[in-house]
Amino acid sequence: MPAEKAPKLVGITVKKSEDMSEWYNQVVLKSELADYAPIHGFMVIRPLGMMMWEQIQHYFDARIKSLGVQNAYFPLLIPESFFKKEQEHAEGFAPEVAWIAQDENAESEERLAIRPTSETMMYDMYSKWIRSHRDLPLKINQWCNVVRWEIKATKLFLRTREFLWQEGHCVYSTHEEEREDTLRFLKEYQRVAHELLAIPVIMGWKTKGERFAGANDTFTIEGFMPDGKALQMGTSHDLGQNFSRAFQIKFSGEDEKDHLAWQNSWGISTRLIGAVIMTHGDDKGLVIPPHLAKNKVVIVPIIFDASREQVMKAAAALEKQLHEYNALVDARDNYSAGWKFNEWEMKGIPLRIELGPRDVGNNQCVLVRRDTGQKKIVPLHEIKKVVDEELSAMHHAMFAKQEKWVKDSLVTVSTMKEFESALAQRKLIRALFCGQVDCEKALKEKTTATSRCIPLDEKPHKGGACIHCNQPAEWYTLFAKAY
RNA sequence: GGGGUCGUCGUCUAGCCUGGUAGGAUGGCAGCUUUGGGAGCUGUCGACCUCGGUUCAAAUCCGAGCGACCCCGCCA
Repeated sequence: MPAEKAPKLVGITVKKSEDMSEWYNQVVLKSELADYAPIHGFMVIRPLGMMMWEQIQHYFDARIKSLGVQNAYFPLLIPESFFKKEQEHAEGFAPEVAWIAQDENAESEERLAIRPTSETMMYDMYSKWIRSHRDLPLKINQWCNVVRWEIKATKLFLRTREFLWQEGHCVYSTHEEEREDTLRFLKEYQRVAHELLAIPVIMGWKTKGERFAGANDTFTIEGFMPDGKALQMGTSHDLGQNFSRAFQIKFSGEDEKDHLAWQNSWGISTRLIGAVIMTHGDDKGLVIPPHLAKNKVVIVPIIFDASREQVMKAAAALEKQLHEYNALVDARDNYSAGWKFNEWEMKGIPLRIELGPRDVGNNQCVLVRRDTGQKKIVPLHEIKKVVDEELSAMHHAMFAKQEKWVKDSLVTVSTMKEFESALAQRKLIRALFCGQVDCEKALKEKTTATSRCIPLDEKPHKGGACIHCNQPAEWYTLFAKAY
């Protein structure tokens, strides 16, 4: 094989635009975000992937605490009887619950499930804790793992049998308060997506057919991926009194009477990391959005024997100066500078600083942006200011690029023919829809598209007809193929 | 749940059809040397997914299992 044609085995060997599925797998594995665990459907999150999750945690945890939410921790196992208390919830989750096999020595006859979500365990406890309207609102969140026994299809970060998430579960004395917070937490999710992940998302509510099992309303942030598939990136559920009725979460009101409480629940998961990979990655690998990256800068010293000492000294000074960006110095002696460039690009570090003897002599360095590859010569005394500007510019450029992509992908259609043609072009489709479960099911069977949401900024459209069944339809609804 | 593709050093792969010493590249380690876009030399380490069957002999043929990937279905 001629040397110049030899595949670079260490890098990404397929183009994102040609085979996104294979590209995605390679990025996850080769950038060392995660690896397959020796159990089907399970993954190991490696340090770089965990760094991203921790960044999301740090950011979001501070936000919800400022909104009066406290963290707690509830058990991994849930008694079967708890599940059965809320019928819709039980039926909705039944197919994907993992049960613990009971041995002969089990103390109890009752089966135990590994939590697929913790409504039932948490609400059983809530029913004990809540007595008075003075106990409300109760706002509790937990960061944990859940298990949903997907039958077959799995994809690292996007669909695995176990994943990490946060689940917030709040209780209120009035529907108004509860509804207001349901939407507030949804907005916080949008904020995570926009500010941290640089991914534009559409806030909206789900049709009846796409609702969380046991909720009166489900709100979502939907992302639109580069392959034309939608990704649900977070949900916030208005549970009404469905669970408080099932679990008898009651409080004495100011009127001295008993009332059922109002509840919401909301969650985001490590799936967000999958969204970041797909949205921003390129043919060289991962691109970590600057606000999400912990190590925002890598310094690669260009080492020659004659100037080793001066260059390393300058690199150390730079590292110190860029401490708040957790700058790394790649001082490894066994790799060439070019090799390091490629590796850090694959791993998606937002900014790279090249520092060689020429630069040290001129009191400058070379700054390279991961998203554009643009190189810039920067005087050393200005580096901190320029790094700050470039990180900010990079974030905005990445967000704007995706925002344009979503905007350009959005197509409003009025006939099924247009619908199917837009779907074939992998567009995000906007159409009048009746919202009926049966109609949606039939539409899905015919086209494979699912309703994603009714955007919150849509206004009701009087006198419209459903694109599919022609029955009265008030709302423009978004459709796409989905992950 | 249905259909398909595939499991060989850490990674990519040759060998399988036609059974007979598992070869290469990349990588790891040691040393020298080099570092501004995946450098070079020398030495060295490292693999047939598991179980069973056929056979004098199995990476190769047969069966089962396990696992990965792709398409469809299912799925907050």
